[in-house]
Amino acid sequence: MRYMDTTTTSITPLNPRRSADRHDLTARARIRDAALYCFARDGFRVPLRTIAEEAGVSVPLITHHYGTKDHLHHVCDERVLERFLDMKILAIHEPDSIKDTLADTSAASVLTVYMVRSFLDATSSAQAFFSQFVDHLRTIVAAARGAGMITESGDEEERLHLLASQAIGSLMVEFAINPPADPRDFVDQVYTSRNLAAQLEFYSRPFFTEHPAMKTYLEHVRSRGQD
Amino acid sequence: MRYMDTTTTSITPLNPRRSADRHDLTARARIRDAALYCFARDGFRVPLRTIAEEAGVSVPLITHHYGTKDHLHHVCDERVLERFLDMKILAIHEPDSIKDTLADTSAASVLTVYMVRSFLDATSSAQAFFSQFVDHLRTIVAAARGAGMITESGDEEERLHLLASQAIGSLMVEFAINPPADPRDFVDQVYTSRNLAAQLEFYSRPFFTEHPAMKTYLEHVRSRGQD
DNA sequence: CAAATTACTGTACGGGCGTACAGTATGCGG
DNA sequence: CCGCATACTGTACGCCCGTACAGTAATTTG
Repeated sequence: MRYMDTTTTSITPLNPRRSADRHDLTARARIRDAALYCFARDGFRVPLRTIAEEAGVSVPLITHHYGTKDHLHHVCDERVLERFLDMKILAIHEPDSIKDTLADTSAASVLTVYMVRSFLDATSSAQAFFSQFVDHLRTIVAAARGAGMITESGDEEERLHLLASQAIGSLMVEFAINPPADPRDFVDQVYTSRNLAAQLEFYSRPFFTEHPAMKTYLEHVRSRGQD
Repeated sequence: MRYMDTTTTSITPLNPRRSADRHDLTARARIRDAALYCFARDGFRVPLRTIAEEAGVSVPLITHHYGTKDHLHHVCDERVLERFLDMKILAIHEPDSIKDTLADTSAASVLTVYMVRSFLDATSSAQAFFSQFVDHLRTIVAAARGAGMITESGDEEERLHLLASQAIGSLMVEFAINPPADPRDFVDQVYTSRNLAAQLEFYSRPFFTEHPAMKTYLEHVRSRGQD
């Protein structure tokens, strides 16, 4: 690694267009932000040329600062992971906090879309993100359970795994079915009041009844699952 | 379109290796099967050269029969959609039928992985597949509801949408986190007895309690969702 | 058997894109 | 002012991969 590595972790808006003057950032930071934005908007196959254009620099300058495209990708991954720890967008099972704690959802949207894309491409950061998500969920659920707001499970860890898969997965499906033109709009697009209502109902009311036919069916499946 | 289009819809195994003698199929059919398998195994960016090798033919023969790679992709999409209608792997909420109606899960696995990849790439077939899935789910749920096995919902259509997103989405997450080396193993990998148990519990028992704190929380969210 | 259609292969072209290389401007410490 | 690191740009090379073209064998048709 011969390229420059002056780690300036400045806190800057995620969307280049939002900063009043794009030139009040170092080119290095501008490149990172542009890359993050382009990765979210176009996917990781976006050409370096596009990123360069978005950042207002030449392509070789990118490689000068970040060496290879892979490394730039990696840098963006770390930034997104770190940002996700800050803002609590991931509290999907506290749907209120989503639209509440964030006055502006656009930054959260870009992060969300970026992570969805990481899952879509099955990059290594997807695994890091998933375990982070599960960890986050675990503490939330533990707290809520302590307050008696959440039922018990026969396999708490597996339930967490399932919840996380469903939450992230439904985002991925929505993204695939209805890809947002601008990544900044994604959160607003997916968490409609109708969807939130359905989620609430789904989590607070069982889907299966306790009808006798259902009971025998369930027991049948349960016995088959034992092997 | 100048290429050959003799639509021979022969029913053949999805995995080339499984057929006793690969040469008892026409080259055209072998190419299609190889493409479907390679798309599932490596994704849609797999080079035509790899498909050609898998099918035991030259690259130009592929273009001779199917014209462009896009068209070959499209042909595979249609085949998978059609196959999915036959086998009932999609009855995820009848988990028993998954391992039961299919003596051999490998064919279903390839189809499943293929469709997951369609979602990952956000191709047009993903939308077709999703609506097909929802349709399928709708009839199942309607029947089960008629038998009194399933609860009612305030917004049945949205609940179906949510169920479908969660079911397919969790598959996508599992695929991203733990990509199978061989697409034929995916179904067995994801539907472990532990996972099935968690799903059953999840659908038959509410996640949220009726604790007073929870109630006020829910009402609070519900009122916010009205706008 | 002749002729034409179909089945197939080898080679090569061209576009897209990451990256290496050479070179120029700019700022900074002696 | 000089030397040198740093910030940057233009150009070009090379790889991958889809596809077009030309040509050959096999198979069918009259």
